[in-house]
Amino acid sequence: MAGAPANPRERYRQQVRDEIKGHAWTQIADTGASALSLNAIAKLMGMSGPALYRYFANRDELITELVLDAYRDLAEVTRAAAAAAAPDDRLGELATAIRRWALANPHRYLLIYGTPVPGYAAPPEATTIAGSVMALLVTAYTRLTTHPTRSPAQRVLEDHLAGHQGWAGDAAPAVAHAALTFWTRVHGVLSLELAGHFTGMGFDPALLYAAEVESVTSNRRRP
Amino acid sequence: MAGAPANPRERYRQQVRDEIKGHAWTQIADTGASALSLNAIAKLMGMSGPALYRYFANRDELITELVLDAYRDLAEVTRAAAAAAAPDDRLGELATAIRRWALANPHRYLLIYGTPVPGYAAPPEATTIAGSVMALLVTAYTRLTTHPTRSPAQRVLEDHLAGHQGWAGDAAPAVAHAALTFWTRVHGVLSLELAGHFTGMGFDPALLYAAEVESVTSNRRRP
DNA sequence: TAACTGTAGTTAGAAGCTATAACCATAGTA
DNA sequence: TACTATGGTTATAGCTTCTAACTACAGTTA
Repeated sequence: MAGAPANPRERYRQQVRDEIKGHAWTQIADTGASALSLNAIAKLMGMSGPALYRYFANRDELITELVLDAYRDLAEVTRAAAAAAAPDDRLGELATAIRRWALANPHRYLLIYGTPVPGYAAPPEATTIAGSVMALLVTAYTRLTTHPTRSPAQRVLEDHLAGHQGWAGDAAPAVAHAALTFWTRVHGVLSLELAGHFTGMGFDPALLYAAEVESVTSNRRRP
Repeated sequence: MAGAPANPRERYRQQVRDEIKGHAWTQIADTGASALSLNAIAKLMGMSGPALYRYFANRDELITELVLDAYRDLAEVTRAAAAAAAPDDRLGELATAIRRWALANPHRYLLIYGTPVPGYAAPPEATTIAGSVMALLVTAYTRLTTHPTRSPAQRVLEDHLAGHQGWAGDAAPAVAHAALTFWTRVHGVLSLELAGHFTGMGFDPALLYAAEVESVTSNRRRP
């Protein structure tokens, strides 16, 4: 998970930290992040309560570590998907990779993009990693000219973006807009699906997702 | 908040319940729903711990009540917005009303649409109210014929919806699709904005919201 | 090889939480 | 005026996070 073990002491420490995280994930999976109990994890590992504080200063630090791991995992999955896809299919492949990951790791996804724990501030590294995912989208869109007929609100937004898109580098405002829209539409479907708001409605969320993804990848042509 | 006071006992009970809920909201606002403490609320009200259990059977019941109130509030706001708007502006007015409400009551919004509290199941009444909001969208769209050129994925989705849209009654599948999309796109922007994922990116979320709303209200014509 | 030191673990305990049990006083009612 | 249901109390069990003080040993160094 992390770099060189160096010392055997450090090596053991890493192993235990990873085992703790493992138990934390399985616990999050069925009790949810807010009910994560260090005590329970310790007992599962056959050691008693306060021992865990040798490895994580407090509950928040453990959660932060989990959040970072989730970010890293998502970033890696999207990076791999983008690298493996042909340039023309890249956006589609990204979309399916993201959905697959989200459905396979709902709690990871919600830990990242769900309701923020108040008082808890994501570490700067998290936003850095999140930025790398956005960068992937931006470059994927940069390979396409995005020229649907621009509606009034689109024009306003993109004119505004021209001066406010540090995160998108020097990409065209239309590209920045497209990346943003990709993100929000994908998240709109995924988060509602993961939170269970579609259950009982009877339709297949996969099809809605596909339609949304199409809406944000079509109408675009290669230069 | 609720119906007739009837007896003075019942009246007092209602008042106390409402006061508890009030404290609960302010506590949620700065400590978050998962850290809601009945004990702390009791102390704030000058009475001691277990007294609250006369008014709410347990923590979950209080949260349920808050969720229901949030749903009711949102439903009322949207209903009023729909009623006040001219038929042609109805969707736009709904969109602005929803955003205004979400920004004014971020915790209410996230309590409803955010990460579900683990073990906690929303009461059936909640889904009923949520359904009434969807119904508003469906009828708003029903007044418009929705005929953009249908892309492949749209066709697949709408053919599927034709058999799986109990929640949309006998509306045309294209209408059901439009209502769903309105919901997911609006939520996509709002939830990311409320969760703070746009902070630091520098652009104005209102403009992105406007563009998304436009995307889902344009390309449609009156019959 | 022998002594040293830092680290992983222990138990004890403070402070907080939810929730139940048993009890008391009183407000509203008959 | 007497009764009863209800709102409040304290005590307590069992859970949580987290600190303090102590022990034992692993790895390192002289």
